[in-house]
Order: sequence, then structure tokens, then C-alpha cells
Amino acid sequence: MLVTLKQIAEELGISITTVSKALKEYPDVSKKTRKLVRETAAMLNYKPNSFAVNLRTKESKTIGLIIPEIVHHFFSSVIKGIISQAEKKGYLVITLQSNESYELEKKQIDLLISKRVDGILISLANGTADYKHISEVLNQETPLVMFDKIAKAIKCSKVTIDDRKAAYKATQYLIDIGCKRIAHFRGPLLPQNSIDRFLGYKQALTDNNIIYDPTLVYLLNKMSFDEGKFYANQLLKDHNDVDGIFINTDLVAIGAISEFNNQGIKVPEQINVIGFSNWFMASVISPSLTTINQPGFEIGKKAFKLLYKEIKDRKKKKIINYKNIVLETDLIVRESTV
Amino acid sequence: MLVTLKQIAEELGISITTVSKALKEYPDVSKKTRKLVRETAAMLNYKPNSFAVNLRTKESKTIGLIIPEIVHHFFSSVIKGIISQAEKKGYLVITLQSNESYELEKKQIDLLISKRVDGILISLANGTADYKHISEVLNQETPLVMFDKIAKAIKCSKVTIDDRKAAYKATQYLIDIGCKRIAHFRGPLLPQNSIDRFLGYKQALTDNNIIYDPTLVYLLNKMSFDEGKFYANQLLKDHNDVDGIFINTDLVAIGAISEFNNQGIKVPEQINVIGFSNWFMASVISPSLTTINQPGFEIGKKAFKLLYKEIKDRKKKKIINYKNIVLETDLIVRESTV
DNA sequence: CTGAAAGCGCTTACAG
DNA sequence: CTGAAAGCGCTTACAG
Repeated sequence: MLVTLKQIAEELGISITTVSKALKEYPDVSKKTRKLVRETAAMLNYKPNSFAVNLRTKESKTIGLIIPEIVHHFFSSVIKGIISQAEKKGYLVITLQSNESYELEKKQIDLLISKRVDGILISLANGTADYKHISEVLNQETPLVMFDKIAKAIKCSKVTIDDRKAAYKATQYLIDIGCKRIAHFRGPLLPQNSIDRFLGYKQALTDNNIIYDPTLVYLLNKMSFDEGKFYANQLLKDHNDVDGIFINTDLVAIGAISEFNNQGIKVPEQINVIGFSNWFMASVISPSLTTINQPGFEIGKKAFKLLYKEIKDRKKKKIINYKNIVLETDLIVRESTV
Repeated sequence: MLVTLKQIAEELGISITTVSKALKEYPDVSKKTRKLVRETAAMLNYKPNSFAVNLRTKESKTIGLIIPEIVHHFFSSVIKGIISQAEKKGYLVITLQSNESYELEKKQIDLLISKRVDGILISLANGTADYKHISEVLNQETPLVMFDKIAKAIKCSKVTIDDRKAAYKATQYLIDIGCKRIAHFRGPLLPQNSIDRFLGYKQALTDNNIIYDPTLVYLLNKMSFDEGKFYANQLLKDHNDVDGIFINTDLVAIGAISEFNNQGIKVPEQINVIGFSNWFMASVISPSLTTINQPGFEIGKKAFKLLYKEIKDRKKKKIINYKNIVLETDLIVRESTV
């Protein structure tokens, strides 16, 4: 069995209180006692029982993370950023995958609250349109920070990129290199980032006096490689004059390029393709993919830092000022555009 | 603040004991009381304080997972498999990244033990040569299951693939399609799977009466895309007669192919390339990569199931029979071999 | 400098 | 069927 304070106390014939204090660097313990206690603790391989500590201190030093999908270059980079930062501050991370399902997400929030995590980090599921579960958390005074897929309506701290601006930049680039008919593969209706990327695309067209043609916009749901292939094929059937395409995410763009390759359509000579996110894969396919770099690791780090600050502030009963961090993105030009 | 049993008890003018029992379906509570309690609990949005529950029951319903690297197709698939299975059984997963460092891994084990997780799942860091920290866990009677990168010397349950057999299969395939000079890019010295893959390669040569030439084996450390490029270049300099190469992992193989492409070396016409793991990326690069499929999601699921059984058995004071699960792998033939 | 005591929020053996 | 009480292993205000 695992060693407790009591056993150390008995071993040395002193009180539990003193042992506890000695181990925690309280100043009112004699040097000698402290040394003795520390040596005994080390010898017995004592490790504080976190259940008891948590119960007393009402802190778990654990945060929850809810993410739509783990096997995903962007999200796994975010996870890595969060975990690396959390570790530095002595926090552990419980990771849950919502699978883009609102129901699951709700259940997982409940689980985490019941676990009494000190805070929650979340990127919303595509299926989430109702935010009651989120505001309940905020009302219960558990700090929560959203990242990537956020809800604009909810008042809390957020870490995002400027999706609209990034999409604008990508579309503008297509225009600058001479594209006249630019299609867009967008994501599902709900998540804010797929809305914003669409709006950025549209805005760039308008600002360049290109008439927005809704038939050039395809709405995707799964955002998968296969969907990319499918809609690339569809696009070729529907429009033979498209010379550029801005795609919501790299995986889909890579699927589209694969379909173009198969059908003998030359990228970029016949169609220019720009993706979004800068998955590692984007740099190794052929032709390599021009894309927007979305700094997942940084987003994760920043999100944890914000959450950490809120946890500390809440403990000190300070008023919490929600922050909105927007990270910079760059256009990475590769072979899929001329 | 969050609601406690006491508040429900006061609200209804009954004892905490009865409230607790009513909520936990004890049979010795009247239907009426149970209904009342449940309604009140729901109304007040009661969620049991897990710190207190854990302290009493000595169970945390949480397991720890230590993995060398999160942003990695194989490992993130494993994580997903573990989390999905854990969720089904009501377990939460704390994920830690060892970064292939022995020191970090040791610290993380300590952290998890101190957290009193019910069990630990681990894939060893490449830097780990000493297993004291692992056997300590086992001695402390915390169930631990190893997967993928295991230590043969340690007695515990394990989930792996037959790396040797898989490597043999890959090498045999190269021989079957006519390769005479087959190189191997191997992983670092320590992890068992890089040893086994090397041995499988060597065995296949021997069984086919091909003389094993150590200069054809390159030892890589980081197992990165760039290292793949670097050693592909080195290989071309060292040997102009190599017609096949079996590479320890897909990412490196993709780097190598990229270098071959750059230098105008035709894959597979001049050099056949086989990777290992079947990252998603392997199917979308050009030429697509022939590789061994390593079922990450399945490995994760199986590893959790084994751990779960050990947790249950240990609780019932049953004797634990360590199991060694070896999952099947297939060779996926694609364009990088003739 | 040391320690007795209360209490965190539960569960459960026991008494009635 | 209900509840008083002990106890899980800590922390910390308080007394001496």
C-alpha cells in the first residue's frame, strides 16, 4: 500500500501536523525535524494522496480538454501545446473527444464538472448550436476558455485566428495571380470558422469587383479526404471555367488535388488550389499545397495560459476580464498555385 | 458553489446517509424517499464531488497515459482508441507526452502515481533503458500495460504487433519482386520495435540466401521527414546499386521518397520503397507508399481493455495473469513498389 | 517549535 | 426503512 503522513509520523514519533508542515516548507518547523521528515518521506517513497489534498484545497490541478477529433494534425498540435504548457504549471490534462457531437459534448462537460476540474478548454463540436451547457459551466464559476471553434454569443475568453482575414488573404492571392472564376469548398453551417472563412472569401470577391456566384460554393460536412475528391469531381462537372479554388481545410484540398490528378486536370496550370491549416502533409504531396498556416501549438499554449490566469484570478477573488486572443496566420505559397 | 449531499439533506429534512443511499440505488430506501431525493438532486443540479468519492472508495476512475509524441498519426490513433474505450467504461484519461525522454517519463510516472490513477498505459520513450520506475509501479500494485514500445524484460501485460514478422514480410516482398540489394533505415538502438524490425529484415535476407551487408543499414535517431531525406541522399552516395529499401517508419520513408524525387531517382523503377505504420499520408503522396499497416486504434482499444480487466481483478483480489496480445498486420501494396 | 482538533464531502457498517 | 458515527488522508487555524 501507499505511504501516508500518518505512517511517517508514527515512524518518527511525531504528529501528523508536523510532518505535513515539514513537507510543505512551513517556516515554523525546526531545521532538524524538517530534515528528518524529508529523509523519512523519501525513504518510504511518500507521495501525497491527491484525493485528500484536492478535497481539502478544493483544487484538482487538473483541467479538462474537449476536442472534436484527436487524429487530426491541427488538433493534435493544439493538444500538444496545451499539455506542454500545463505541465510547466503542474497541471494535468484530461482529454475527451466530442466527435463533433453536441450530445457527447454535453455529457463530457458534465463529467468534467463532476470531476471538479479546475478549468475547461474546449473547441466546439460542429453539432453544437445550443450553448446552455457552456454558460452553466461559466455560471458555476469554473473557468472555461474556447479556442478555434468558438461561439461568438458566449462571453468568455477565446483564442482564435482571424479566419475571415486569412480567407480573404487566400482569395485575394488567387485573384492576384489572375484567377477569374474562384470556387470555394466550405465547411458545415454551424462552426464560426467555416462561416468566417466563407465570408472572407466572399468579401475578397466583392472588393475586387468579381460577382459572387453561389453555385461556386460547395458545402461539405465531413471535411474528409473523400469528400474533397467527391466535390472536386462535382465541380468539374458543374463548371468547366473554374481556374481557382479556396478550400476550407487541407485534408479536403488534398483530396481535391488527388481527384484533379486522377482526371488529368493540371494543378496549378488549369486550377489553382489553396487549402487551410498547413497540415504537415500539405508540404509533402505533389504538387505541394499552398495554404494558410494555422498555428495549432501556439493556440494550445495561449489557451492554457489564459485559462491558468483565470484559475489564479478566480482563486484570489479578482474580477476576471475575458480576453480575446487572435493569432496571426500566413499564406504559405507552394506548388498548387502558379 | 456546487451542491453537496448535506444541502439536499437539509432541503428535505432527512439525513445525509439516506440521501447518499437514495442516489446510489440502495435497496433499503423507500420508493417515496428515493423519488424525492432524486428530484431534488436533479433540481439542484447535484454532481457528486469526485474528490470525496475517490478518497472513500480509493478509486479515481481515471487512468494515465504516457506516450512519446502526440502529433504523430500512429500515436494519436492509439490515444483515440484508448479514450473511446475508456469512456465506455466510465474512465477518464490523463495524457502525458514523454518526448522520448527517460527523465520526463520517470517524472510523469511519479505524477500519475501521486494522482492515484487506477492504472497506467505506456509506450516507452526511446531514451528509456532502465525500467526501475516501471517495476516500482507494478510493485505498488498499480496496474500497468505497455503497448507498442515495450520492455521485454518487464513482466506485465503488453499489446504489440509482431514487428519482426511484419518486417520480414516487407523484406520478403522486396525480394519477391526481384530486389537484390536491399537497404534498411532502422530506428534508434533501444526501442524493442526498432530492434525487431531490423531483425526481421535481416532474417528475411538470410532465409533467401542474400548476404547481410551492414553498410546497407542506416541508424536514424529522430525518425523525421528530414532525416529520411538526409539518409536517402547518403544512401545514393554510398551505394549506387541499391534497388530496394525497407524503412522503419512512414514519415522517414516519405522523406526518402521526396529526396529520390528531387534527385530524379525513379520510385519504384530504380528503387522500391516500403515504409511502416500506414500513416494516412502514405496513401496520398506520389508515388503512394507501400507499407505495413499498424492498427493504432485497435492497439489503443485492446490496451485499455487489458488494463480495465486488471483493475477489476486487482479490486477483487484475483490473481492477475499478464497477457501478451499481438495484433495482426498486413502489407499494403501501393505505387512505391513495382 | 509542536500538536490536538476540525473539517473537506463522501460511503458504509452498524444500530435501532 | 432511517440515521448516527467513523473514517478515507490531507491542511490549517488555533492553542500552548
